[in-house]
Amino acid sequence: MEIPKELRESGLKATLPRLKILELFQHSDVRHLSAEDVYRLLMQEQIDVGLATIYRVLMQFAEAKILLRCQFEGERAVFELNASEHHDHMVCMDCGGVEEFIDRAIEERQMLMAKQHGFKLRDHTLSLFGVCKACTERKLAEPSTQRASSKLSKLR
Amino acid sequence: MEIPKELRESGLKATLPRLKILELFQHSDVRHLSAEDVYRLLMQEQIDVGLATIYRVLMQFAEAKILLRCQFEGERAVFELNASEHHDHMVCMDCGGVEEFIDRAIEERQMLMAKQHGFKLRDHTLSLFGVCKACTERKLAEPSTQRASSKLSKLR
DNA sequence: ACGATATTGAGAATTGATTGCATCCTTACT
DNA sequence: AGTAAGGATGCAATCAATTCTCAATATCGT
Repeated sequence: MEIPKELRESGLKATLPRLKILELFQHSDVRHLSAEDVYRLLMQEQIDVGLATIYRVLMQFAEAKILLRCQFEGERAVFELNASEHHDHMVCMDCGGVEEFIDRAIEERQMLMAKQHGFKLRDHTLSLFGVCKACTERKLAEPSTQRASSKLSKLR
Repeated sequence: MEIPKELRESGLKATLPRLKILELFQHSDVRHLSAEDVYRLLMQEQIDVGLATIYRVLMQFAEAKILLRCQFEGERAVFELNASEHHDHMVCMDCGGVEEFIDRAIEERQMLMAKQHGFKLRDHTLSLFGVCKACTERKLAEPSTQRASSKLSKLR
């Protein structure tokens, strides 16, 4: 059996929880998953992993740069595979979905701003909040339908 | 006695906790305060307000747009007076200090990005993480001094 | 000043996340 | 393959931040 290079390279032992969680992120069609999401999805596959282990593995994966942790305002933390290059997020306040985007111009302006303030930039997060295309269209079709998936709609 | 227009306009009754909390944000030299910060500061003034009340008032003020709530990654929520115009934040991973900045170019690119994705933009947050000028200079003077004020340094 | 209604305080409960510990498993080494 | 050593897991306990419950209290329009 092959040990995934992500685990080998980070010195983490190839245990069932780690293999399955990695697999989940690599094959799930939803890129952004919370610890609870992972727990639920593994349960559905009859893979019985404790929630504490999931939190531990997610943290280890984040430290090993296998995953990225992102936390949108008051929401619970979600993780995403660190495969693609850096990007920012658009979070739908209706369905909770997350889209990714990148804009060189914004990245450059950020560096300029930091420089102007004598601030040593190490990292940044940019999140746009609003309503995604799909939800806008859905609302036009059937008004008064609310997903109410998150705290976001209350806060903003 | 005058009732502050912020309270009158939002239909909130002028109670002692609300008056004192509003006053605190208007006069404190630190713009960004967490619920605990507010609690501690009021205690120092011998104003005995329950923590639960503080959380409630902060939430009401945020809903009334008197305050803005911001939460940087895994950190606790902080609030700031909604007096000045929109701005983004630079958060020091060393001392935990928060600076504000604004860049029209970034704002415009965000709107463009949203438009390109068919995303109805309602709000956004941009946070730069790094080391502020003061901390950089302090470190040069006396190396190996760490503030370790926040989870930020561990996460990033 | 009065009463309807909103607000408070204290503590309990919730939520998301972390930790301690006994047991189990992976891996390096024979 | 067998085995020892240290890492990893599961469970329950814990933690921190926030929210809720409810009886007591305060505010404001009349």
